[in-house]
Amino acid sequence: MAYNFKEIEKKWQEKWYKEGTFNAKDDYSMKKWYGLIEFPYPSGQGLHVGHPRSYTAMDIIARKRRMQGYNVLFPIGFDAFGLPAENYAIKNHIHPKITTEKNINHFREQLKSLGFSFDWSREINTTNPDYYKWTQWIFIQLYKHGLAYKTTMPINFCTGCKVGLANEEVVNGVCERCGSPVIQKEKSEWMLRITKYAQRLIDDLKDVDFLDKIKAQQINWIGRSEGAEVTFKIADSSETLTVYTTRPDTLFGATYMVVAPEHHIIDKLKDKITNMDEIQNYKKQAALKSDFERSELNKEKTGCEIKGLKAINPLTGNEIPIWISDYVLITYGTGAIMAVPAHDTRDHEFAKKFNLPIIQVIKPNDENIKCDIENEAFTDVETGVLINSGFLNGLSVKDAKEKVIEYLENNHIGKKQVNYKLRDWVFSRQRYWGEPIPMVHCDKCGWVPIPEDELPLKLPDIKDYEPGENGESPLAKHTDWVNTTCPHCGGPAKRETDTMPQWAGSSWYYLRYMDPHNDKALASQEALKYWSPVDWYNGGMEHTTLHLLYSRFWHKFLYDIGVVPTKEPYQKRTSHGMILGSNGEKMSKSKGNVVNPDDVVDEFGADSFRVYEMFMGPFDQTAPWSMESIRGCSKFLDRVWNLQTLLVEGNEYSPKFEKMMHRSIKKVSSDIEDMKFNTCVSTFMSMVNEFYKEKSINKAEFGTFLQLLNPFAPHITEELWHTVLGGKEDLAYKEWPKYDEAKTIADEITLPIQFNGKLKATIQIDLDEDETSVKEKVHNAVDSKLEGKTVIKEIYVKNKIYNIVLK
RNA sequence: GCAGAUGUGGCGGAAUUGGUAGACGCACAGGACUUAAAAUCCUGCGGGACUUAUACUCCCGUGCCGGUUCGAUUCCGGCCAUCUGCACCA
Repeated sequence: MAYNFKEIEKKWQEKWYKEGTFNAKDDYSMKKWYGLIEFPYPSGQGLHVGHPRSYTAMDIIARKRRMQGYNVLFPIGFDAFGLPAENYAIKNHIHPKITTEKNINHFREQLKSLGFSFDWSREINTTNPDYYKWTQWIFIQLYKHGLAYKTTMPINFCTGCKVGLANEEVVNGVCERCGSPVIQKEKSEWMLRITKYAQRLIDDLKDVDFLDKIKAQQINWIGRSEGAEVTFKIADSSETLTVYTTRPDTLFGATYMVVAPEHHIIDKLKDKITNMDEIQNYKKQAALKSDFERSELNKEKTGCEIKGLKAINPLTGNEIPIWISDYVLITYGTGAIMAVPAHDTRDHEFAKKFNLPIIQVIKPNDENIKCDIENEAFTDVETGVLINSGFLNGLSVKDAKEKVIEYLENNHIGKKQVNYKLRDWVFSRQRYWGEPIPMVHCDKCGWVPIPEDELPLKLPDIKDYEPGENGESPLAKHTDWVNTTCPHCGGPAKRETDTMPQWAGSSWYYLRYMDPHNDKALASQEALKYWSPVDWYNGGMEHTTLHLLYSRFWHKFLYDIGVVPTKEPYQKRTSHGMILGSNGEKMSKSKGNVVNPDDVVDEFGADSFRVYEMFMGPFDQTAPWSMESIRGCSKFLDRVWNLQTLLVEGNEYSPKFEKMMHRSIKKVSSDIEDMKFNTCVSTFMSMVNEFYKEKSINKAEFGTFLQLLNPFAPHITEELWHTVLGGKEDLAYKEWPKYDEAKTIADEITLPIQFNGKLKATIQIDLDEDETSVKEKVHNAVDSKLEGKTVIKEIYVKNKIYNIVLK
């Protein structure tokens, strides 16, 4: 008999969300647990089957924590600013506010239909002025502390969205959102000085419990390197050229220099340069290429010598040529390098192509190590010894680095320097559907933040959402909004028309959940102290270098100015694997392999859906969707429902199930903590199989079973608990079952007997049975097979295995 | 190129302080129930050899090659393949 999931699930959902069963308590004397999922962007397509994988996982942990007596905060909200709503508005002339609201309503219904134990009383929405008031407030604080600044710089510009992008948003040279090519464009942009926090963003990872791969990716992205800055004089000129190098030890081998095509030295010394036409031509060609094309063409190096200029190697005093080439990036280091072709692969390639001198300054300390400078750069720093290097000769690479830096510093021609790949965060978007940047430009006073008591600066209602011709914000056309007075001097001034990127609202949302209706502060100090930090945050790997880094940065800033009580926002971070289509490819409309969660819930119910998403495979790995497999989970829940037909009296575990019950509690309890949800589900299935095999289950066994299953399948278990077992309290708040370690251990063991490590037989022995007795049993069992063979030795690992070594 | 991950039946996967490989589920096959089908329940299910057949027994088997060990999916060395992220970062 199948149970009526439609009726049962609806009944419980209505009760839960009406009564606020899962809402966090205001009792700050309780021990707390704060679980967080990445709030969704409410797209027009509705919920993706990928969302519930993460949500179900955290819901299971949240539900378990409630049963363990924690005051649980498990909130939900919507990250609703962003391009799709705006692009939809451009196409269909419907205000993004309207589509966003509609989409949120749809999402809310979908999320509720899955029975997540969210605290809906704390729902937030980043597009709500009551919310973005505080996003703007944080921006103003950043500005006041010198961490927000406006600058003109070449930015990644998406030719499709007509908008500047952060490096993080450019994927393979195309826009992460729309896939259009990205080009370099000079633009005046608001920037956030995330680089100031680079070192702390690395260092503080040691205090948090993030998956190693997440830490590795963040560290890699920040890209710290240690080296030195060295200043080269330019011959017959007062100008100098400063380079950054991680290999100052190879300075004697620097035989030429290379600067980026955009380097200012070219303009400064243009009078001395004799081949300016050629240089201009090269510059022009480099500018036409996007970063992507520049790196795609990395097989063949291009370049052009700057004739008329020579640099002087500060250690050898030799004059060396200066080249420009686009393999040197203006955005990293100083935009100029010293080239040591003998010991750098790229320099070697370049030197070979343009026939530049190669001087070896390091040789391997072991003759067996291959080193052929003419054909390949020697880059092994571990085994290198300095040669041809004056006062550095004979030193190891490590010692030579130290000594040369000391020399540079003493002679004021260089210094130790740490560099990061991390760039400052481009924070402006020339779009409509985002938080207005609360700044005013006055010809007299420059940039002035609007007074905090005027926040929120509301996004004006407009009808034409298209960006302007030059990629200007649509807001720029609305002069009555743009024109204002300067908060500082009262004179005429203009508002900033750029808006914030989508990452703004999501950089601090976890704080707002702690106190979502506060109109005096982003959250009260009491709430922040009690709920911080987020105990467990699960989300996608794709957000590791974007959202996760940005929000850590904002949090650290807020910590520095005394707004939040912890250094880090998230104590623990895990990630889930993607759900693929049944053909093993990423789900997409064009491939026709998209599964709509509504259809699944309609056909199988929320509990089956949840159980299947947890059963489909290891939580952190990708897994293909299978409609056949979900049927198996649905069948399992039918069998759970029909356990009531096997119900017998008994308020304690019966002897035949006692061991299984204790073991299952132990396994499920620890597997949930390890996010091994798939093996939890197979444990449940095995338990049910046992009950059917014995055709019996008593009240104690059924109660425990339902409780273990409740976080996974909350509706059916709550229903059975109340209607069949007559439970009074909600299962959701009943104390999590305990197990007795002693009762998980078998008193009888099936002992495998091996010959040379290969299984030959098994025997039954008692736990901790005397070895001589075991040996006797073993020989009774296998002596017939030992005839004609020589026993060399016998190994007995207590209670584990008996191996006989034969010749 | 660099970093990380993964590789086990027809399929999703399980098993690690080294100790019975394939739990659990799907698919498939057979049986029970049914007028019949669906649903449900029961049984079987890595490959091969021996055997009329069953049982028994034996051999092979966790990407490939080698090592350590009484014993390796698990540890070590070397490859191969796939996926993800980064990519001329000086």
